[in-house]
Amino acid sequence: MDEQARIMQALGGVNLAGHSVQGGMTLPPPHGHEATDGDTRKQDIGDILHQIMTITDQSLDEAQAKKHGLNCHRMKPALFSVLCEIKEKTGLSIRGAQEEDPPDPQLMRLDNMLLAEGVSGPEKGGGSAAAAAAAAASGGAADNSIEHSDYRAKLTQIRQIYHTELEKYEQACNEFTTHVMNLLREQSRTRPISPKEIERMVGIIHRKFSSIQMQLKQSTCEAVMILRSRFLDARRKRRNFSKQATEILNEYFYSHLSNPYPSEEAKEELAKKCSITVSQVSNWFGNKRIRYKKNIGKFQEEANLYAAKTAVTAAHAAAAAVQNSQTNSPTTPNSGPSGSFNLPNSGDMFMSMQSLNGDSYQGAQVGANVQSQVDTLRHVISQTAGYNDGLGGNTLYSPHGLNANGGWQDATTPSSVISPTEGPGSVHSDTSN
DNA sequence: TCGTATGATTTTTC
DNA sequence: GAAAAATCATACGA
Repeated sequence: MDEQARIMQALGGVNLAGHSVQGGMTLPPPHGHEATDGDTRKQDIGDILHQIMTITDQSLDEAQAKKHGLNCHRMKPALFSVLCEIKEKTGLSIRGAQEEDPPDPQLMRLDNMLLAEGVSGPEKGGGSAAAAAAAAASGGAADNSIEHSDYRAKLTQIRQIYHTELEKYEQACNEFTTHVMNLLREQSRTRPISPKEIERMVGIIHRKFSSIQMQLKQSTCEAVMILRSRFLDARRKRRNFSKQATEILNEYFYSHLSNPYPSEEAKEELAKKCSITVSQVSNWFGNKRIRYKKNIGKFQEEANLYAAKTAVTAAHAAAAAVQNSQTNSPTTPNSGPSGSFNLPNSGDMFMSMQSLNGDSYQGAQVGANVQSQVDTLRHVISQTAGYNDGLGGNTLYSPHGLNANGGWQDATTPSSVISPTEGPGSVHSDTSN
């Protein structure tokens, strides 16, 4: 017996011996002859299986004829269901090993990133969150609004492209799946196809498409990264601080020239006032100290200017304080809440002026300091007049804050540059150095 | 276009 | 770890 016969025997438990196979196209014997029903059925199955196994050896015409014969065979539905069952069982065993693979960590990373960047997920918020990060990183508020809107616009563009492509892929995936399912359904009329097999096929298609989707996500992530690096790389997109911010910082620097090391709280306060970050404040002071030290002469004019400004403000405040002390109780007049940092050029700021270090301008000090402030003012005004007349070389300021080694020390600071909030001997809380 | 100013980063120092 | 010093990269004005 040949291999085919043995297989058929094994499958159907049918002994084909003695059964005639005529010309490759053997129609089943007429029903209900001398053999019992069971025997006939066995023979039928054997016939069908034999035909199936030999169908590939025949020509197309022969095969077509055989196929027709098989389709018309009365045992076909029964055999069909058996084959379906066999397929299902083998399919299940194959699938058991393949399915339920854990989610791809790379895909998860990409998904998380796209969500964080505001590309996937809800339309609102994501992009603005990233833009806010950009704002903080590049340090400007209003100054960078153009860049941020640009950033947002580009991010929106990326988002749109991503979603369009994603939609296309999904559509293609669905179309292809439908097509394959239709094909399989079509084929299921001629060959046994179980629903699970269709399901498996759909799974394969989806996996293929999700790998394409992953590529799309990867490309999108790359695009977002490039965009971010372009917009957030502060070095590339360096923006000068606003004039007001620079003034505030300079004001503090020159009024604390004896020790220009703002405390953390002071930095925070300055950062808030200047609409920049604390680290930007630190950078600014670091740069300022080093550049000032390197070229004191160059900064002298600037120092004078700020000293004059400070003194004028101080005088205003002092005058107001005097008036206040006369009209009010002798206790601390108008001592504002601790920690507030008033702009030196903001009107009557001195009424509640405090140093950024938290040294509040106590009412008790007012009387003692008023005269010196007024003197300072007189001095500054006279000096500034000379400066304004273009008579350079005035010695309103000299760099007493630096020691012989080039380091900052609590040296006696010229009256013109002493912070109005403190006397010459005052001690800062930010004497970190 | 070029020199200077300036904010940020990196390296060194303490 | 913070500040100093060096350096980079960009903005800006003449």
